[in-house]
Amino acid sequence: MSKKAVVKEKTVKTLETLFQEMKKNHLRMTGPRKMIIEALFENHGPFTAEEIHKKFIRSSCDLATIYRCLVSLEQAGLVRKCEFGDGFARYELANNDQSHHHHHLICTECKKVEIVEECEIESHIDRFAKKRGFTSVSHMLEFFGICPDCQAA
Amino acid sequence: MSKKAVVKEKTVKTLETLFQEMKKNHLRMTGPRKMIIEALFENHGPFTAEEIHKKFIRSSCDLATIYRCLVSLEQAGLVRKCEFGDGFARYELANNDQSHHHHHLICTECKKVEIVEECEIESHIDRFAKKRGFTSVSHMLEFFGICPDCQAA
DNA sequence: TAGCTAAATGCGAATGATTTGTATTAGCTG
DNA sequence: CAGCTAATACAAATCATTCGCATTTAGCTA
Repeated sequence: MSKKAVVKEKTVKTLETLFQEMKKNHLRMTGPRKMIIEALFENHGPFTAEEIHKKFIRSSCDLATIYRCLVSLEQAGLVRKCEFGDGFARYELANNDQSHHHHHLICTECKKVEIVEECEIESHIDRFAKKRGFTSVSHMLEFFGICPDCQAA
Repeated sequence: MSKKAVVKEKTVKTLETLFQEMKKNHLRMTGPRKMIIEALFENHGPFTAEEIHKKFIRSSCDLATIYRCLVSLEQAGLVRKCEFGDGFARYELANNDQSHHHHHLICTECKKVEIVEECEIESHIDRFAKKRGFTSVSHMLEFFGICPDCQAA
C-alpha cells in the first residue's frame, strides 16, 4: 500500500516536471499538448502521430495540430522522434538522462515495439532479439552528426 | 601496370558476377537495371532513387522504372535498402558475405554518407563518429525480426 | 532469324504521411 | 480584464513512392 503510494507520487511528480519543462521552453500549456504528454507518459510507445490522435486524444483535435505539437515538443526536447524505416515517424518521451537510454525491438510483421534496455557488445547485439524469441533478426545502426565541412561552413 | 590490370580484372569479374546473379534470379537484363547495378558498383552510396536517376542514368528512363527496378533488385538480394529517417529510402549494393558488414555515418546537414567499417562495443559506438571530426553525434540502433506471436500465427 | 509471350517500361494519375496557409481562438503577461 | 501572439481548425498543398494500363522488349523457341 505504502509502496503503491510512493510509486503514484513519483509518477505525478514526473508528469509535473514535464509540464514545467514545457513552460521553461516557452510553450503554452494547451489542451492538445497536455494530452500528448500525458499519453506518452502513461503509455510506452513510441507511437505515430495518427496513433496518438486516434487512441489518446479524447476531445476533438485536428491531426495537423498533433503534428505541430510533436514538432514543438521535440524542439523543446520533451519528445523524441524515432524512425524505423517503415514510412511512419514515431514519438516517445525523451528522457534526457543517459540512464534511460534504450533501443527498440520492432516486429516487422505486426509492428509491435519492445523496449531493449541492454546495451552490450555490438557484434553480439542480435542476441537480445533472439533471446526474446524473435526470428529473422537484423538490426539497423546509423550514425548522425555534423561533419567537419559543415562545421567550418 | 600489372597491378592496375589485376584491379581492373577483378572489377570486371565482380560486375559480371552481379549480372550473373540477376540472371540466376530470373531478372531480365534491361538497360535501366544494368545502369543501376553499374552505378552502385562504381560509386559508393547509398543513393536515393532520385539521385540514381539524375546522376547515373544517361539514356532517358522514367523515375517510376528506377523505383520498380530497385524493388526487384532488392527482392533478388542484389541491392539493400537503407533508411536514415529523413524521408528518403537509399540503396546500395548488397554484399552478401558478412565480411562486408558496415554501418553509415550521415551528416545531418549535407546528408553526406561515410562508410563505418568498425564494429565494436555499443557503449563506445559514438567514438567512431567523433574520431572523424563529427559533432552533435548520435546514433540510431533499431532491431527487426519476427516476434513469437507472429511466428505462431 | 522471325515470332511469341510474359516481363518491363513509360506515362500519367493516385496514394498517403506530413506540411503549410490563413482566419479564428485562446494562453499568458501586465 | 485587455491585448498581444502563439496555437488551433480546416482545407489545400507537398512530395516520395506506388499503381494502372497501354506499349515495348528480353529471352526463348521453331
